Amino acid sequence: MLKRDYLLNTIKNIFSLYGFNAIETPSIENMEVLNGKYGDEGDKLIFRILNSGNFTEGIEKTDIKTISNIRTKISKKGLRYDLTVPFARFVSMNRDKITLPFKRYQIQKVWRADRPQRGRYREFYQCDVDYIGTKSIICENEIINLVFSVFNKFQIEDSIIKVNNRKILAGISEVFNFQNKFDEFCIIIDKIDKIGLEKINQEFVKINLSKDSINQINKILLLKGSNQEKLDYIKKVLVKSKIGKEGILEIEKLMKLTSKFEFDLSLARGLSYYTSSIFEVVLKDKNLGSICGGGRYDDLTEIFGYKNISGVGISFGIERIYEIMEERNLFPNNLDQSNDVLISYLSENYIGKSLEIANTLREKNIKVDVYSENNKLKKQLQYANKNNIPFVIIIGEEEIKSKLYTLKNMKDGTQKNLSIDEIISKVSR
RNA sequence: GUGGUUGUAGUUCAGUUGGUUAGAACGCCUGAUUGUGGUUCAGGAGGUCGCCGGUUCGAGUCCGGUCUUCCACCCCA
Repeated sequence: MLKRDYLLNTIKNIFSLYGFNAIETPSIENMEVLNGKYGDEGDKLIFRILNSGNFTEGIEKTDIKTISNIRTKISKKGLRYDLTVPFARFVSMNRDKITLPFKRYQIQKVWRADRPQRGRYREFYQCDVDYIGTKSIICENEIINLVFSVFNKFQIEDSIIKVNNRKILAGISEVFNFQNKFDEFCIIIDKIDKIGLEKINQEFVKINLSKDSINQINKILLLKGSNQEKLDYIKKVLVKSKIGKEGILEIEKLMKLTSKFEFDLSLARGLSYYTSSIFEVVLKDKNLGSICGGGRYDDLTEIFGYKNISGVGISFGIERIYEIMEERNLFPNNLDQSNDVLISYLSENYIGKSLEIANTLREKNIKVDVYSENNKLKKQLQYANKNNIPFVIIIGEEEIKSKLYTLKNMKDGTQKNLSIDEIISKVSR
């Protein structure tokens, strides 16, 4: 929890340095908000909530044959699958109160009905930052800088920000004439790092790409060299594609603003709502999948009746970042939250005095724990020991009489009788 | 959704071809020390062997079902 808080606080801090404020949306959304936004596979992974009351009401005999019919009748609500879609809904519904362009960050849990495994959970946090209501490429630039700031702060130095543009990919599908298979194409090339070129080509064959197209696409996917060199190459390929040229123009603009990213033509992303820039952050030689992903979506609010609103954002996978930090020992070691001092007392008669001293110390900004039960001193010291509390103040008969309280140093075992003021100066850090 | 895997004390795990009273380590409790922890020593408590059913004279052990854990695939953060 300490480490998670450190992670979240650091990220929040950087988000606000970039001018984002927090919002939250409910965990539960109506199914029509969630359905159809994440592709066919995504729809299956949405957790559905059974209707309250008599959920069998309205089911016809004919429905029983098809699961999807029953499903939609007995479950009208579900747990959110990501933060972007609920955000789009939020913006559409509150358009009268929101001034565009609007930016926000959102750190909340999302749920996926998947089998959990390493680096992958049914319930996990996402940290999203999004701009909405602006087409400016400055947003992409800011997001790249922000990502850079975050990973710099965490000292994850081998992180790479990969950038591509869906319009370029759309251009490719236009030039090689398979626009109708565009979504499948994205999912396939997204896997190149994982399963390799040969298997990818087998999948291309399955969606009926010609050998010639596959060869040419291979050349594109395998392009090496600088961002500029890749751009020059793809420019030639896409001369006849209007949408392709748009994508190229956007990347060009971005390259003028920053060089902190790697232009990667094999980056595609699975989610179907991205329409333009797409980002992903990966580690150089780590097969944990991406630790950050995002992109620009032009039509997401349109489904909720709010047209011509373009948004762009990125999401940090903090569970995965957590694992990497843990593995590499990158968490600061001064995170421990132990209290500065424990006040222990030898009889119930001294509880009043203990609480009085506790308050005095707290006013001096000292973290004080007062032992909550009238146990043996032995117990109280054990408690201090197990909770890593460095000092214990012992209050007994002698201490009350002399107004000099026993301060025991738990590290070296020494103890002295001191006045409250002396204790304060000893214990403050 | 597909294939595999796991489940025994608070925790991590042993447990032989099915055979008496299911063990260890750590943790917990008590005492040695009635005002002194962390170290040491002596003692103690703690288990419906995931759940349901079956085979057997007898099941932690074998069989079926179910739930759970973890892993791979699909997909994804």
